[in-house]
Amino acid sequence: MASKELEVLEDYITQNNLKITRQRRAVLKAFLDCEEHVSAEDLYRLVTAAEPKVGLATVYRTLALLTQSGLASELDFGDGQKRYEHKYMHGHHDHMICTECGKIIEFNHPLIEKFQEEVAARNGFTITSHKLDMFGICSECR
Amino acid sequence: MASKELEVLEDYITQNNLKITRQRRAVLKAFLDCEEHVSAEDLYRLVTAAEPKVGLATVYRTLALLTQSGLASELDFGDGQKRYEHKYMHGHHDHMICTECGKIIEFNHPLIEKFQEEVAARNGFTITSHKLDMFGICSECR
DNA sequence: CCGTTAAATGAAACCCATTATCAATAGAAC
DNA sequence: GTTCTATTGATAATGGGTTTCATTTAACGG
Ligand SMILES: [Mn+2]
Ligand SMILES: [Mn+2]
Ligand SMILES: [Zn+2]
Ligand SMILES: [Zn+2]
Repeated sequence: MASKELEVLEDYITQNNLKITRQRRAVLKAFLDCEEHVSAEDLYRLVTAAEPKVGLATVYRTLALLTQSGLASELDFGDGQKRYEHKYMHGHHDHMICTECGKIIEFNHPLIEKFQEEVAARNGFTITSHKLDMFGICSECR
Repeated sequence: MASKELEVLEDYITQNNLKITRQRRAVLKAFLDCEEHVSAEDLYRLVTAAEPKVGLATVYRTLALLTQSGLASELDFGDGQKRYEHKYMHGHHDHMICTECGKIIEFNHPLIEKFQEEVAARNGFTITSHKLDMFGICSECR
């Protein structure tokens, strides 16, 4: 309940003359309770299970807020809807996506990261963000 | 005009009981003449400059055909529209995208590719495709 | 060359995730 | 409480992409 993440959101909110609301707390709670790569619609279902009157637009707006405040990162695996994952206290990682069952495996390969910087520098390019998505078949779907 | 690519398209078309049309030839020509990472709307403008009566839907349909026949690959840099590039006789590569001017730099780093396979194998994951996008600032926009 | 047949076309309607609008509601500060 | 504004939910709008459908046209045989 009184999570460190709620503090982060409250800080962001007060620093921007926004307001803490019942709905925003509900969306944050549902987001934090869910350890998956969740879509807005997914989260809408989770939120309305606890707070039936919350609107879908509010979920979208709160997800933007969570992203801006550094609590969530926005992901796009190219399937037509964005997904969100925890960002607070979570290091960078990339994703393997099983095209059979939808399972997502996270990984981080320091050398891949290093060589990315290397090839960028070689081209005079300054990286601000990157994403590496690998699609295929997971071990359970072979 | 009588390109190897036209042969590839004609082969695909005859093998699938489809038909070569004036519009398909026009879309293919515009696509081949353009060396950029082009959106459907971009290509529509290029095509209609030469063949004003071609419809946007036909451009979309022909792009699907080019993708299926191996002449084009579909790219998604997350900006809300798909882009297409030459695939025939073009090796795999990844992209750096300048968020300032839109410039796209292609690169291929064999070790990055190798470590991707490695980390996938370590997780029992079989890669069927992958994409690595690096966003940032190019040398001319620094 | 026709005639036949099925694929292709263009215009317009539709789809669907996401965003914008707006009148009503409710935090926050005094 | 009162006031001031941000927020909300319902709904409309947006925009890239796809589907529909009546009409056109490529392909094939005769
Ligand atoms: Mn993740
Ligand atoms: Mn490319
Ligand atoms: Zn799987
Ligand atoms: Zn640039």
